[in-house]
Amino acid sequence: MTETFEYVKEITKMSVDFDRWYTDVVRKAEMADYSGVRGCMVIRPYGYAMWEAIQRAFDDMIKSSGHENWYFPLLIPEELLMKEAEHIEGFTPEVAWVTEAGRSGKLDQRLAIRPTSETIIGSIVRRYIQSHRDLPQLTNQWCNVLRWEMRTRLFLRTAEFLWQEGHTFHAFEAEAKEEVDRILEYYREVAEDWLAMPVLVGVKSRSETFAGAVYSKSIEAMMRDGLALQAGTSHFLGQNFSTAYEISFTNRDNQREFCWTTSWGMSTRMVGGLIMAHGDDRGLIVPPRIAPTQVVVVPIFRTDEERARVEAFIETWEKAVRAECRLKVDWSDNRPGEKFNNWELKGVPLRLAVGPRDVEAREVQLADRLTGEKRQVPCAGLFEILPHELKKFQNALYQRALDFRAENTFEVATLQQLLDHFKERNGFVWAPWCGSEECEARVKDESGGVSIRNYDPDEKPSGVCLVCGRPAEHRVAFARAY
RNA sequence: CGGGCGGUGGCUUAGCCCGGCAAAGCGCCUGCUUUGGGAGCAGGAGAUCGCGAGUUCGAAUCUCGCCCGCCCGACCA
Repeated sequence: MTETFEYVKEITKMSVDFDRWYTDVVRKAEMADYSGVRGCMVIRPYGYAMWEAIQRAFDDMIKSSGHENWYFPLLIPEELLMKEAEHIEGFTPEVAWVTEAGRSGKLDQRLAIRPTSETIIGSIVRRYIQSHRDLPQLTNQWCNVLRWEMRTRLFLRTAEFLWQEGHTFHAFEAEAKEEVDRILEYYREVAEDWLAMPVLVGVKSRSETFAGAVYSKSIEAMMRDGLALQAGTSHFLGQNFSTAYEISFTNRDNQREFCWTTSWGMSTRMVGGLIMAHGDDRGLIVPPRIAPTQVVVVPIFRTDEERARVEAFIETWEKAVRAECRLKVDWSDNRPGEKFNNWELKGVPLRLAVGPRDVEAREVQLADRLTGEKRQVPCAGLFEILPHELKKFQNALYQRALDFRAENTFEVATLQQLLDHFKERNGFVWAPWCGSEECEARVKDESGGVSIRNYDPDEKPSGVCLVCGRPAEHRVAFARAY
């Protein structure tokens, strides 16, 4: 891996310009592209396949806990959107409106293109809730949403993006809060166990809370430039929406009560996260559990006769391996070296090179995308070796990300120390905080954008606030964020 | 949404200042030769110069408007 520079063409090196590296990788690895409409991207098959893998993982989790998928309308009447004051105040700046349509022209009431669906889902699901026996309602939908973003970036912040939004309705406050935590745990699992991307799990500060929520929780991952990425959020909405939208039920004592509701979302941004959490100067490194292709085979031959021998040899173990992992044999006309570079750019975890020498020895050359190591392995055990290697790869990738985060995590006691730190480098910086929005805002102002990512609400620190010196309420993680 | 920069075959760019036949490398197609880390030779195709107006005998080049992208700020998953 020392000859990195030589191998890679057309990708800006990470160390030279991380943002350009990211855009280069997304486009050269054929994950996504621009569309010509500002903020709207084309997700290409290789990128979409990763999103599908993420979808499958999370969908299985929520189905196992009783959630059901619905589909709700894209267009939301203005009147409906306007009912929850804080919510609409938070979202208005980025809502796009349909104001005319068809032959009839201008609409009597303009329609919002959903930026999120609390309002319409609440107004519809309320119909199906009369008694405490109808609760909880555990709804989810996979859909697209639109938010008129000022500054966009493929996967990380696009105007239109794909996500799931879960919306649940409960009879009891405690139950709704448990739901928020259950989903947050699912997000952690998706991030850590599937994407090999370690995350901080915690509560958002007031200023970063979802518009209309009582509190929000998030998972926050560290990218390889040391910036934080909020990769999933779960909100406790209290009775804010149920009172605004009159979502109520009759309890056991025959009294009318408002529901306790939650909402939670995870988007195609997750795909951007996996790119930035694992990539290197040669391109992507895709976690095996998400990888559309886990093992790529590059056949090597000179003559037609050699080609036939190599092909016959591959066929002797191909089927058994396919039953265990996602395998692709690259029979394209390119030369081997070109294939090596191409599949490394695409981040395929394992590569098998198979040439006449290997046929003779009944073995293959196994190369590891993460370490760059190559070694010969016998073909006989491939169907066992490869799944094992993929598991090892998944763990090693996670461990590497964990180590990277540890190397880039710091602790400070004062605002000055924090400012000094961020003048030099990025990363996560833990510090005690009194809980006031003033102190939080001051850090943000003086540092030029460093914000509180989240914190563990149960941890009680002993020190004093890094800004004001009053007793600290929480130990919080500061970072620059995407 | 403000400030700065950019858009020329599929990709990366030169040409623009100083208006006069649209160029190079890579990629692509055909053939031969090659194949264990992006090969070589020969031939070939491919461009409304982001879009629209204006100035001019003549615009990739000058002027204005718009669109898209990048960077810096403010705003946000």
